[in-house]
Amino acid sequence: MDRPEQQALLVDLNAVVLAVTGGQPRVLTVSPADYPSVEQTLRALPFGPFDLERDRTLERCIHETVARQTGGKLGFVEQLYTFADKGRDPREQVGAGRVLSIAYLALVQEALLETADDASWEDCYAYFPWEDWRSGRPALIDAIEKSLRAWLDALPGKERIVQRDRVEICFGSGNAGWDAYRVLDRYELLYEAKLIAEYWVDRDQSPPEPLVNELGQPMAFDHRRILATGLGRIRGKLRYRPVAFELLPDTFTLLQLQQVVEALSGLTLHKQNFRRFVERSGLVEGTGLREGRTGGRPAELFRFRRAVLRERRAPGVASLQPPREA
Amino acid sequence: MDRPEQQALLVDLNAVVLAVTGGQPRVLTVSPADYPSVEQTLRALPFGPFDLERDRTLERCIHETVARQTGGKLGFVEQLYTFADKGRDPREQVGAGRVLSIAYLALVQEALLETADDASWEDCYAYFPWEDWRSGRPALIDAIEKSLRAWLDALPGKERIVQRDRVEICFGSGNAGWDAYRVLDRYELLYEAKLIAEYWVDRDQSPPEPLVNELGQPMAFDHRRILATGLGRIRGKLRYRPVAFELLPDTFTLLQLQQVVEALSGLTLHKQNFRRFVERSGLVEGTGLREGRTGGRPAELFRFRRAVLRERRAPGVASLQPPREA
DNA sequence: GTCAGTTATACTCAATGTGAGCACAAATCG
DNA sequence: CGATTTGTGCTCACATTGAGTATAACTGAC
Repeated sequence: MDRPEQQALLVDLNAVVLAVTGGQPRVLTVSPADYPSVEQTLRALPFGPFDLERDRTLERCIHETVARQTGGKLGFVEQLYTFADKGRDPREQVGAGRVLSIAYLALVQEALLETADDASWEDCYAYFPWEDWRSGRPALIDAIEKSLRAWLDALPGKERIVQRDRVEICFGSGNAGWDAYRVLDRYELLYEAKLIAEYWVDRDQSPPEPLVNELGQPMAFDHRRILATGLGRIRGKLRYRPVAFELLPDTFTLLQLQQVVEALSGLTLHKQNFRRFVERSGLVEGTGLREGRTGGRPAELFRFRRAVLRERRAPGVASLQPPREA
Repeated sequence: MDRPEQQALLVDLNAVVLAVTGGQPRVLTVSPADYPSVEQTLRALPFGPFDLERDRTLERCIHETVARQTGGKLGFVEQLYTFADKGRDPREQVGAGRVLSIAYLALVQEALLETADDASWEDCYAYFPWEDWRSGRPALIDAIEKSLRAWLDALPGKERIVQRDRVEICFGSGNAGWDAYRVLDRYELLYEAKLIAEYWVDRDQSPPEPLVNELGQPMAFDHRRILATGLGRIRGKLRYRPVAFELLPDTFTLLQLQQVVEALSGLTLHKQNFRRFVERSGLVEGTGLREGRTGGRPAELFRFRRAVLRERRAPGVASLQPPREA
């Protein structure tokens, strides 16, 4: 039971707080003010220390951390991942020792969270423009694939085979097509292929390729990686758990529900089939009330049907297909 | 950027190492030797300190930790969950401060791991007898449901409604039936209902209900909870990732593959349909070779088809149905 | 008030996937 | 040899899904 001397170790919590407003997926960000060697124009995810005195549990801590920065209450909360790689936090370089961050995912209705001065809601896809396929395959993907091919060609033979498979799986150039769920895989691939701005920031260099500047807004620290983890998780969860309802008010139209799913998954869905699925699955029940301001025929207001949890094994939007080629 | 004084904090890694042999799911365990106030007959999951000097990454650490206890190499490895609740580790009571554990899941072919003196492979279902439905609905479930009903009846009205739903969802008494994936939900429910031995150990009491002794072997610390997390994760993963192959040798018969899936999921599958699915999905390819010692007609040997990763979005055993009532 | 525009909702059809079972094939064991 | 065991091919009914057509119910312009 010998244990090495504990060196300096900081434990932080990070929150990926997601909402959907105006059909757009948003993430709560703060300013990384006063942190060493961090570009002050960058945004960061809400974060704070895990306080051993105050926080009996991690969940408690994440609620407090977010509350301190927004004053609001979180709905759905779930642990995402723990990050501990050496060198992942610039504080390590100024002698703070090692920084370990435990990331959480939280879903809220944006309306319910007031934001403090330095907090703001940002469009998720500003950080991952290649992840938004709602208007068809983003043109950006062509440039990415071209650049990845160049990267592959420069690799030694054996490695090239492995990485080519990876590229095909991540970007769906094979028959499998686009898998919305693989957000993190794609981010990490692009990072390794030196196409992500943070790759160059981490090395105190400036990117040689102009494409890097097109591949989304960078974030402070490794927070873009954490956000990618969160977005991937919610996309996966959508398939088998009724998480979309966490982002909606009590009653909503089927179009609103569909738009939440589309915003998160980055895909467009066939409207009639979505409706058929969601009604037959028992996920919702009509209220009889109608929503006026739709611009056309008024839509019925629905509410989430809790009983579905007892009736279906994996209640979610099982099949998330990418849109057909236009 | 003020940060409270860091109190004593230990960071451990835990490994849930799973294998399947003889159609049984096994978990690698060690003896929790020399730990304070831990019954020495109990088994624990392999664990060790996260060493800030030695371990640049958590993955590195988990490989080293397991290697130290077995000498073998891990195949598939994935982070599970980070546990940090106050009071979860008895070392806290002897002044060690707070213990934070990062748990990993690893899959291996049992043959590939030699075990050291105090390590051993145990049957997973020895810890969760209610999770094994391969011979139909375990009779134990009746006793569990009876006991849970008694627990529900003792709850105050409002709470009772909430918990009754939870019981129904966990144990499939509603229409949804049994969801193999909810291993952790069930463990936590049973714990809260005071039916898990660890509940009483944690409180230095002895269980009033004899049923507690039927509900599986207890483990040291909160390791049974961690194992439940791991088993749930692998059951979920089975549906959309080809993880079963991590537990098999390079070539295998379809029956072996089916038995791995059955062992992990705790369900029995229709043989012909399983075969149809697995062949048509492109998950495997025949080798032309035959396996002799089957006891009947020799079976063809198959191998995993890597190309499936490029061809299918979520290659796994999508539909895991519980067996029909016999 | 009519008509174009817009959104909601109902229904059809073909293709595919899934649960369940029957039947036959190819080995082993006495 | 026949009984037993395991593997493999096939069928059938049924549910689910992708895609499209058609109709309903509102708004605002004129």
